[in-house]
Amino acid sequence: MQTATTTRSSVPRFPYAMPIPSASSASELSGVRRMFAKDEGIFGEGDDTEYFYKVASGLVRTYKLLNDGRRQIDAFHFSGDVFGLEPGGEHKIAAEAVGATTVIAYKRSSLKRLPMNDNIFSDQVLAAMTRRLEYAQNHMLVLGCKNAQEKIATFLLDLASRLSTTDRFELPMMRSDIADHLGLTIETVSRTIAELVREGVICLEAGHRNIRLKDPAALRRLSA
Amino acid sequence: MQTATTTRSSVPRFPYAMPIPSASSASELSGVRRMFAKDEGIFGEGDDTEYFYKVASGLVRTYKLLNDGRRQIDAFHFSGDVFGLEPGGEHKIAAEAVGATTVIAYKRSSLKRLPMNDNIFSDQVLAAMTRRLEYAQNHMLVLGCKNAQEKIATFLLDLASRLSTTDRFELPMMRSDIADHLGLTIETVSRTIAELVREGVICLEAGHRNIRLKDPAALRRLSA
DNA sequence: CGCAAGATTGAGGTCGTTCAAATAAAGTGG
DNA sequence: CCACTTTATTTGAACGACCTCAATCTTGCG
Repeated sequence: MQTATTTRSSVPRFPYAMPIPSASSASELSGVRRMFAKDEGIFGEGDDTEYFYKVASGLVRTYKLLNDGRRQIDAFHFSGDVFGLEPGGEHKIAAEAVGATTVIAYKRSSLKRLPMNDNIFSDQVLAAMTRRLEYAQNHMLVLGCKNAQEKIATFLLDLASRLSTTDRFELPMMRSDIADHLGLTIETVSRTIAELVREGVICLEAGHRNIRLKDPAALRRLSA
Repeated sequence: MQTATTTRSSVPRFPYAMPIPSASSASELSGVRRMFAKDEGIFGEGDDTEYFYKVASGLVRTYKLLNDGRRQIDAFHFSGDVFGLEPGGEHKIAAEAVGATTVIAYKRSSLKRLPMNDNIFSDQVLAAMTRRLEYAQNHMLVLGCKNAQEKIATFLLDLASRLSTTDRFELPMMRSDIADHLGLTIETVSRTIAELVREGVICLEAGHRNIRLKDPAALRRLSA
């Protein structure tokens, strides 16, 4: 594993965005649009859970930090994903925009007021939580059992499916985000990607962010 | 990480316990008591999610396997814990009794029939799922960021709090379970515990399962 | 164009794994 | 209750995957 002095991560900079002026009582259910710049904090560990969010555009990372700055990104949230819905009064996890991002903020209290049978919305929320748990369980398998190559292969396949491209896409986050998500260092991420390129499984084209899955079947095999 | 040929884990043996004869329609909500022997499977990956469970006594582990047999135990479930409640039609995770264990099996369908405002029970279930997610998020931090000593220290503290003992308790699972939970090998678990003993932070007394936390504060410091 | 941030590459070190063997504990059957 | 077997745990020595540190290269942007 790694110490705080490693290249592994950089402690992000807050100040968060300003609180929402005040959602009009009529729009509690519809939510309020908010925009965030690259690396801007959406909420931090310990912030109160007044709002939860849905990604409208862009990408969000949620993460936890150790005292010495080591960071674990538990998930990336793409367009349509719900995040920040937690039971306690405080967020146990922090959220930041990976790039320029728009989210819809919903008042958490609005959930309770929903007639429970009118569950178009609450179902969506429950499903989102459920997906989170499933993802988390799967990711524990990745973190606990897989080696660097398997981790990267798994990650690339997951990205491809989430971006619904069969073979060509742009990595929406930098190496350090990938590293902190997979429990690796940026150097290992870089080297492992290079290795996959050398093995002819993927291509890097035009910058270091554009990936082409040359042989998805092989990648699937490598993902264990 | 490790390969399938390692000491890391043993693929558990199924056959599961027999299906419940048929819950009387009157007792759908109250659940049916079932007993399992050590290492007996409660449900497997792919089994249908007709029932979910609450631990009445004993200990349950839920886990995922890779094709080659590597195992990740995502959680241990103690008395009172709810497990096996998943949204899809199939379990994405398997469950086994760690030692002799009694559980209460509830029909999943019974949840839907509950008047949603009568949420004494459904709240409990939601709270259980929530706790699972929080635990998972925390555990990803452990798996992705912490070194062996920090992992073991974290684990021992968690166990102590779950068993609600301040300082003395019996490990209810074997080394390989701990290893597969923390993403380590049994040798590393053993060595790291030995190291903590040498440092005077904990004691092993009478067998290899009885732990005494000699210096909980130090342990907390070591857990990062 | 020139700078700053991100990504790659190289050399060396370390922590945890691997393989192997010894020890301890827990059953088992007489 | 004791020899005997089996299973769990510990311990040692050597290896290897990934990390660390440092330098170089690439890319995007003012």
